[in-house]
Amino acid sequence: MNIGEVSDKSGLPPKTIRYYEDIGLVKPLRGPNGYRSFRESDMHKLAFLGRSRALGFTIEDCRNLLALWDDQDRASADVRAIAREHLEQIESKIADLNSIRATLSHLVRECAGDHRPDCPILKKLGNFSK
Amino acid sequence: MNIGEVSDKSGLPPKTIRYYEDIGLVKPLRGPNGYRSFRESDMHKLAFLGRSRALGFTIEDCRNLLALWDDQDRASADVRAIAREHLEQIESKIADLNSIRATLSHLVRECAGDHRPDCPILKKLGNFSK
DNA sequence: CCTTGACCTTCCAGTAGGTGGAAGCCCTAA
DNA sequence: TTAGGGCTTCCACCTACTGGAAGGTCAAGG
Repeated sequence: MNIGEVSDKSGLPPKTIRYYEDIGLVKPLRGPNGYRSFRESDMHKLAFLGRSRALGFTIEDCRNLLALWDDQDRASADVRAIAREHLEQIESKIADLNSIRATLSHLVRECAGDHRPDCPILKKLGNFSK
Repeated sequence: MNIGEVSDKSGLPPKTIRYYEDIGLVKPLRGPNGYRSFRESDMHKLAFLGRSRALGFTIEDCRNLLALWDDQDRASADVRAIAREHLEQIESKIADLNSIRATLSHLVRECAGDHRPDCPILKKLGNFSK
């Protein structure tokens, strides 16, 4: 399989696939013309990477998950540890964003949003009237 | 005021303050020794930037907000437009993260997390059993 | 007067995870 | 044979900083 076909099937842009090869996540073969030649197993890895990245795992997490995926003797606890850690980070980020959203939506509601210069948003950001 | 004092008062690291000067957000004076010399107004700008960044506004948003802040004839509608756009992005990000969190917490609950290799998390990421 | 240490300066490089574009092969079909 | 599309590599750029090296400056203590 050439990179275009793999891109279509995996949903990853060719640039991203080349990048993943650069950083050692996949190791496709090469044809006599220098073209990358992807096996089924490469495809599966790339699809795995696409799904892991879509769940927000970092590249390093993906690398570890992929290694565990390849390891028939892995302990599921190792996988779960990575996922749980990630889940905690997601939850903490959601909390941060919720707090920002509360502040911001309050400010947007307060602001008249008309032609006049008086603006509670700027007041809040400047922390004194101006 | 030297950069250290401004850093203490604004809560921004010196590196960040220098960076903000590099990209033209603040323009402190210079003393005869080459040291940056910050006025009160620079301090206020930096504090403004700190709060805006803490609310997740991009640097470009901050630049625009700062310009509006400086403009006595601004229309509050312009400020609100920026804030509202940002709020929408925050909300969309929260929605994404909530969906990820749901998937992830489901998978973590499903996974036994013991010494055995069988793992629903990897199954899901690989999208076929292995 | 000299040293020490804290502070300041600039400049270069690196972070995450790609993306855009240029220059140049390769392959197929008309 | 020529046109097009796909493939290759390489280099630069993105956000918003951060780390570190090499070196100038300043105030205090001996």
